[in-house]
Amino acid sequence: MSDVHKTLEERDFVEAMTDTGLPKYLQENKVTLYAGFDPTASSLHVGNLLPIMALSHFQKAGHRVIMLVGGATGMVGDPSGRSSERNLQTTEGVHENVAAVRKQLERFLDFEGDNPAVLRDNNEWIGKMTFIDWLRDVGKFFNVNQMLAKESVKSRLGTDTGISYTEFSYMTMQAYDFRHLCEEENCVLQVGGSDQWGNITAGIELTRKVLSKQVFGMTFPLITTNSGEKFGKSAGNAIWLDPKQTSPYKFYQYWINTEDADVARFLKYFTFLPMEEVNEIVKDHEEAPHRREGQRRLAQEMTRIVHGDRGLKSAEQATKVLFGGDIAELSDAELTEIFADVPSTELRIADLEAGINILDIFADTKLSPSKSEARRLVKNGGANINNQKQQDPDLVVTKDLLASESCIILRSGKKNYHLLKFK
RNA sequence: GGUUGGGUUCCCGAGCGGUCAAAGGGGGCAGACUGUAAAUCUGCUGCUUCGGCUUCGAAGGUUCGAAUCCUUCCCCAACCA
Repeated sequence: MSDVHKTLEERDFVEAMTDTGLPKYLQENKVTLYAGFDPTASSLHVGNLLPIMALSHFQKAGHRVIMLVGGATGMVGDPSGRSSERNLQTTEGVHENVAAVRKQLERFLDFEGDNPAVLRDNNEWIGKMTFIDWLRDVGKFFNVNQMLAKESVKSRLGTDTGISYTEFSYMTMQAYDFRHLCEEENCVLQVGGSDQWGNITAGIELTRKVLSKQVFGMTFPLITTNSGEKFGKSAGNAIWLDPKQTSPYKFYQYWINTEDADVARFLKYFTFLPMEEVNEIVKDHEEAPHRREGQRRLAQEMTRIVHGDRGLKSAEQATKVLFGGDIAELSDAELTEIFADVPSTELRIADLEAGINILDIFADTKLSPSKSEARRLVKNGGANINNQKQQDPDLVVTKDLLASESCIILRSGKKNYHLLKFK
């Protein structure tokens, strides 16, 4: 049994523990632990990676890991870390999300071998309980005064929106999960983001009261970026783990754009590179930050972990072309492949033969919100066709500008591409 | 309920009868520089068939002409009861 606490500690995973005896306990016992993932969307996002990586470290250290999908809790909505009430998801929506999230989770841990991970759905046990069961078997152990004191509730009490009875009850469900897993799976540790502290401690108390067993909790820090940008968002859009929602290229780019000050931390969080190697990369990076070796390694490792070697390869190829500039010699097939996740529009070849004004093209493809904006863009030298700057607002685009058999590549600014296909 | 001050383009905020699509700042977009960074500098920042068109809380009115004046209404802030 290797010392997982030491591993997590040196990688800065540990924000808080419910008991100072936990590290020792982990060293001396093979424990079963769990982390929950609520199906709030059809895909996990990069923010979910921290607990996933932590679970992986636990598994590598020899502990037994349970991933819990919140098929039941997802129906209710966790108020933790939110300033306003969630909209309820539809039942079908939750079902779909559960299936999608399950599939994704399976990628990250080893479900075979002699220490397989376990994937459970709390709907298995909560779903079949009746309301009266719930009030009698679970509700009775909760003191409302204590519930009101939890941060997730307290922070909402003074607001206009308040908190619904539904979300207020969320913690009881999560607490029951812990109790249930303790009983059925001998699970003695729950881990999660720091916003889960209240829910985790609720579970520990419930387990103590009902099963008279001491169980533990550990939380991970809330990930922030050095500049205060919200982690896991790029221009307001979440970075999903589903390649259909965030392409490997975009995923790779997200990490490539990591700030210098965040490189070391993220390497520790999100890669399995041994600490010596991380330290070496960081040292090299600090000596020559302009080479951005740290970001490159981070992006490589992350993309490989989430999208596999094939995803990494396509991301790197696209990066090379999109930032290298030369697209003159590429074929239709190559262009389509490289610009796969770039927005594209299909137009009729007849329109191209007749000629289309450059402003119309930029406005129609939404690269510019209006023709006026398109005109400004062109005048400012921010409009490119096939990576060639075009500054004439009266330019008529014809077949002469085809980059390959049927494609024209538009670009506004440095990195906003749009692929035009003519049929 | 009363008094006063307000509601301006994405945000803050000037304008107080024509020269106003509306100062200035922020944000955003683009260009230069650079490391696909930060900082900095520069330009742009309602729409347009480039003739014009729509915008200054809402609706009416005065005027050749209104964001600017009048009336009513709706909101917001402060103070008073």
